[in-house]
Amino acid sequence: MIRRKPSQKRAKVSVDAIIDAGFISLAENGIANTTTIHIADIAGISPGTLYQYFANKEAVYLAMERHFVDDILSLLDDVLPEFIQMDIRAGATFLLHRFTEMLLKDNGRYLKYSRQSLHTFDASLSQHAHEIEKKLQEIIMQYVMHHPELMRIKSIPTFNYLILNGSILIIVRYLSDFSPTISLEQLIDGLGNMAVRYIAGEMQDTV
Amino acid sequence: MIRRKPSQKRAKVSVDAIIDAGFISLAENGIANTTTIHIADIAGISPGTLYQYFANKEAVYLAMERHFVDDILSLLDDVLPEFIQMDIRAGATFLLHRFTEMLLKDNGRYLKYSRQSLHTFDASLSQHAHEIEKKLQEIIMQYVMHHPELMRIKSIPTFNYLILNGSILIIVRYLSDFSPTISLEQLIDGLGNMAVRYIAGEMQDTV
Amino acid sequence: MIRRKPSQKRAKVSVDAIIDAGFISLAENGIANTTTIHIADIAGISPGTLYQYFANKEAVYLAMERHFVDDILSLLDDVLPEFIQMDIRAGATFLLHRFTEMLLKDNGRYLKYSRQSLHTFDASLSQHAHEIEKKLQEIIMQYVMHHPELMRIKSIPTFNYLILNGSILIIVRYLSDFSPTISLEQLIDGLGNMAVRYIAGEMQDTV
Amino acid sequence: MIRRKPSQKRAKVSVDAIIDAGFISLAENGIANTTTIHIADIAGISPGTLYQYFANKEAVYLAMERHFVDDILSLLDDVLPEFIQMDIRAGATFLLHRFTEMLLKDNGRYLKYSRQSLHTFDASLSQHAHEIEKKLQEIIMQYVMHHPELMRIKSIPTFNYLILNGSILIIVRYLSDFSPTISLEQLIDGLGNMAVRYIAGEMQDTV
DNA sequence: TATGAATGAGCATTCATTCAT
DNA sequence: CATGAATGAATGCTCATTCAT
Repeated sequence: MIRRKPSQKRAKVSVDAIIDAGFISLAENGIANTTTIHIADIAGISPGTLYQYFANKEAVYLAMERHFVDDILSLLDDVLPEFIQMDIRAGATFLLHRFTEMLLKDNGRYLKYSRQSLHTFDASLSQHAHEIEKKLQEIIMQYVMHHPELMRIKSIPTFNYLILNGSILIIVRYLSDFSPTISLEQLIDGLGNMAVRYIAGEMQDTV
Repeated sequence: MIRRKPSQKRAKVSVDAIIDAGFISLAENGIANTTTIHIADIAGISPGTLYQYFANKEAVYLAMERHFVDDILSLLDDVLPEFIQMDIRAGATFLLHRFTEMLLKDNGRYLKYSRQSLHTFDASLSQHAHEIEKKLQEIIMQYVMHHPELMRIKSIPTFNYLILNGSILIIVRYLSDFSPTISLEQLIDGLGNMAVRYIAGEMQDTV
Repeated sequence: MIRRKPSQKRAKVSVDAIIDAGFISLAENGIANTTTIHIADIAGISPGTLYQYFANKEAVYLAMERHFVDDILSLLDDVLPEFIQMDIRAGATFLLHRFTEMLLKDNGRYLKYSRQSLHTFDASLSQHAHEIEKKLQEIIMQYVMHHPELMRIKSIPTFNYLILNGSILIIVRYLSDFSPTISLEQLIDGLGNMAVRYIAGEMQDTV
Repeated sequence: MIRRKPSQKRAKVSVDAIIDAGFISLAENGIANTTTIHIADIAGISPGTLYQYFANKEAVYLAMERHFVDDILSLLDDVLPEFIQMDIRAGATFLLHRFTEMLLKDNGRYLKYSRQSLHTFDASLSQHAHEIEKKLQEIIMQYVMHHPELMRIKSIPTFNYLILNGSILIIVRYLSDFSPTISLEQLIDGLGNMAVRYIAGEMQDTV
């Protein structure tokens, strides 16, 4: 995908600058008005140079996705040790806050990126999403190992699917909402509640 | 939006054929490759004819959104009387099944449409989304009036936001998933559970 | 050019309505926005009907030119008897006023038509202009025969070319001027003066 | 108007080539058949390139008008010193010849351009025309200052309007005439006569 | 390596013209 | 005869991509 291996510092700088420019353009102009010339402009290079680092526009989008995914994976690795020590409500709140922060940083670059649903343009883009899912499952597994009572939950995969996907989707939806009817704290509280209640419920049945 | 009032049968047919073709093209080619020529082709008309019924491409998208929204609103109206009589778990399961059916009909036309998140391209498109939200709130309100014990829920708005948005988003996400880790029944069951548990929890606190 | 001979009253009505509509559309929308559909609309017929009377758009323009030219020729025939009796200044003033009137009638239909320079679209259109020239020469000849002293003018053709074309062009130019620096009366006076002086000068030399 | 500043030699060449091509296409095909693709073809570039230098077709026309106006203004500046020294007839003849030459150069490019009356399509185009009018008035004023006896002319504005507009319009008309009834020399002579006679007349009255 | 001018296929849209009704 | 829906070639314009410098 990346045409030229960043063998030199300058090249590395350019590749990053282009990816950065991609996010900026997407946030400022939307996907429909994001052109390679625009990206190159923001990156401070010429369109010709862009094509020395990326085979085509698609490749830039893929690199952006890669960047986004890597950033999420790093976040999850970072929070893991702390998260594992927390109880469910505190952990959920903690995770959701960190995730929200990440979506809002750099003028909401990632939030806007998420809303553009880039994967609708190329199915291959969404393959990366599975990596995040895997990592989340890992984290849950580690969490469960630190909180063995959770092993009594009937269906951990279902829990994962519901709570994790649900939380992520709702947060993105919420932050994109022009006039949300509840506050962010209410939302995060609610999601925490939901996790706690769900787990409690699922375990009662298995006592 | 619609340029020529369908004064003749043929015209009405064309308008519908164009909207249909729009959904088909979106599903098959994605939004990036959906051109007016393509839509006209699928509709079996010439590009010129398309413009006799719609002022521009945007107007076709708006008509599609309108169609989609109207279909959802009809579904909700249809479902309301039956739904109101059910208990929470049954009601949730019932609604989710009906919603899933709608997303999958016509080769998943609406599912693919939902994933394209057309509203990210033009905010005006998402105005219609509010209509659905309103209708859902109405339904919840009617449900609560038939099940007065639910009035003890602490925060109905939060419940709405979490459960309704969450369920819709998760279902769309699930149906778009190439290799989901759980079955649809598990998912719907889980969502039902979640609603039940959440409500139970929120009410315990207020006893 | 005209496809169907107006064998019936209704047909005649339609042909005239179309020509009329052509002038109206040209005046209101300019040539760039004058479409056959527009003309048909104004004429109160369908585009299909327009093509029963005219082979194509071009033919409508030709008929309009014909109409315009005929109207000018009629005007000239009308004014001839009166004009011939007048002295030069009075005659010039008289003619220019009648010509101005004609350009301004029907909301300046002919003025706007003249400004559109239709002949730039098709050279054949300007052939008609020669008919007017011829008629003008005839009138001048008749005038000269009633005012034999004018035979002493050195070059009647040059006089014709200068005074007649000049007056026509200047009047059209003047009436199209958004902010003319002189009044119409000053202009017509000036043109009268010019004719008188020119003739006086040309005759002095030949005494 | 011009999108890309000609930062390189090649660019400057292209801008000029496009303007040139515009005149050529207008002369050869008329305004109705002058398309951006056609202009680009004549200029030896692709349509895409045309749009790197001009924002749209309109901008090309504006640049052409600018070019035309600048050329006329240069001509007038060039001619001024010599013109001022001449008597009226010689000056008129001199100016008319120079103007005729300009209209006929480059295969009558400007003549054909003038006939197309581009300004009828967009009033903004004719703003430039006022520049020429102003310059002409300046010249007349300078001329009058060198020939103080002309101050006795009753109405210099009327004179300007008649003689200047008239001469320009008649010359353009004449040169566009397929079968003129007099020769160019006769015409220019006549216009000279007319100016001389008119002035003489206007001054007699004010002695 | 970087540049940026040039490319040209492709898109949204228009409109003169036709023809089934 | 009249209709007006349908046509489709043509237009102005964009933008991902290339390549001479």
